[in-house]
Amino acid sequence: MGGEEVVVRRGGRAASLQALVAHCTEYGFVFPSSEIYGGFAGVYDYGPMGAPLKRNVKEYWWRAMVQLHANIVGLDSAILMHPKVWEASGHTAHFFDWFVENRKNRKRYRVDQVVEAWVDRLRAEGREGEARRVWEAFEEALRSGRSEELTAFFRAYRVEDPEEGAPGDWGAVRRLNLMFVTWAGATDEDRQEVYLRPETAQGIYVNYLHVQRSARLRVPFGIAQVGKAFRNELIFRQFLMRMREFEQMEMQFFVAPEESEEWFDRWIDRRLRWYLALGFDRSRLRVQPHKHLAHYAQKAVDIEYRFPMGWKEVEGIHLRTDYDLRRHQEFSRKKLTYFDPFKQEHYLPHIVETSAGVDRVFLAILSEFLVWEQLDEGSGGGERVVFRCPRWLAPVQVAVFPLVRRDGLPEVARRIFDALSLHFVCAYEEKDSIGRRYRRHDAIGTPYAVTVDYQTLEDETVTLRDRDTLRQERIAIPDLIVRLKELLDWSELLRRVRES
RNA sequence: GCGGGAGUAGCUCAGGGGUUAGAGCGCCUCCUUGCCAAGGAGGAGGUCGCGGGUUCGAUUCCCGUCUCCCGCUCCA
Repeated sequence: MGGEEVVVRRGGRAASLQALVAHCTEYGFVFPSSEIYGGFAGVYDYGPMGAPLKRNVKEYWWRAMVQLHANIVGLDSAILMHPKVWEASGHTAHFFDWFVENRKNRKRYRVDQVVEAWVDRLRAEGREGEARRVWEAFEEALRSGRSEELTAFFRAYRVEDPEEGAPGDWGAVRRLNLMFVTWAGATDEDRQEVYLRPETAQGIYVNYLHVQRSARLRVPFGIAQVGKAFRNELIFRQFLMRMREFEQMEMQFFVAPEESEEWFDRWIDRRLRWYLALGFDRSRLRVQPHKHLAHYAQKAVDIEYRFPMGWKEVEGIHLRTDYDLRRHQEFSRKKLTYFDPFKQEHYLPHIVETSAGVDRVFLAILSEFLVWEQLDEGSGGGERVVFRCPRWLAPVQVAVFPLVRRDGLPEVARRIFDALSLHFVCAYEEKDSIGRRYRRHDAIGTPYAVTVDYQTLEDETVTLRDRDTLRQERIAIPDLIVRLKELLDWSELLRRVRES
């Protein structure tokens, strides 16, 4: 990538986005979807290394949320839901954009932006009355929900193109729906439009009383869910950052209204700690308040990570108030209030939402921990690619190698593989030189390598190599499992998440 | 969506209107090899993104299309 600055991180050169994408394909982390047919924008497949890494990211999240909190429980709700859900949530009304094209310069704009720009300009010129009339007419057209009305407005009012400063030659106003639509019902008569969920949250809201009653929970409590969501975005850029099909890790925390702000702040801290516990550098994480609040939110922040292409959101934390429950209560005409046994009153809990993108976290982990490191002479010199993946999340945890491929070493190594693979995700390799095998596993992030050498035949010990330090310790075969369990145990990671 | 760049082997890329399209790395087989991408021999792998056009002949030129990258834009 021309002119990109070289970022040094963790004793090595950080990957550019391009290098990162290449590494992902080469080592089987991520492939573009349907590539033999020319690819399918905004969709990616996770390969032999990516699939386990992604699973481990979700596993870590689940443990940090559900396992670590007595008052947070899990849920796995369906992707398809009753269409009314999306009316109640506001998605049917808000989750689309109106676009208009100026045929003169072939530029496409979002209608609200064009009109806003023009009204601002009228105001700046002191034409307040005109500005107000335009805005009112626009709002009326918008309320109609019909593209014909909006098209007529653009033409009748000779709306100015913000870039040309002159009325545009406006084409028909078109609606771009950001939700995926499909049909339920096998015959034409039974057909009913249904949506692929654009967020997983609604599955939690509509189930919240079932969950609360069956798990006998009291406010404050949380419901956690990991699952796919779908959005028909306009453009896809930056690899895994914006996808048509993506996965979310969402936790909805139900609290008493007067405690909502306090919990909102508390969850920002906790969620930030989740990243820091993995070893993310604090300087590449930040909490950004939202400039524009969504229709449901009273307060909102993003946790952003500094990717090779700049600061990008990995997780959103929102104070959604009782908006969603109130709407569902209204649309379903079912009572959704919670009875608080301490206060002896019924109310709609307020909700603090933490919503992280699995794919974005995955990309952040690769960005943060994949480096090209210069080795000193003692380690053979030259450069190595090393994915300093947090060891609990590594796609392969232990690699087992015979030093050479003869003299009975492979047999011993294979026996060790058999024993270890009952406990850990292991790889066994005997081809190529030992150095090459180490490097191959450095590149996919395998934290530990066990090597069987000639001394093993004499005293039943092997070497245990650490990916990051390159150091080897001599260890008796019977002690291997205990030692590795100690090293790979999740409790250390989870303790870091919990500690304040 | 606009502007710019690019699609050639698994990866990174070179090439170029005219026989069998190349390199490095990787991959496979054999030999060699006592700890950090060693060496030798042999081998597999490409309808040059896809469709159409121009031409005696197109991977090369033209048009369209898809995908990727950069900038803008967009982003519940």
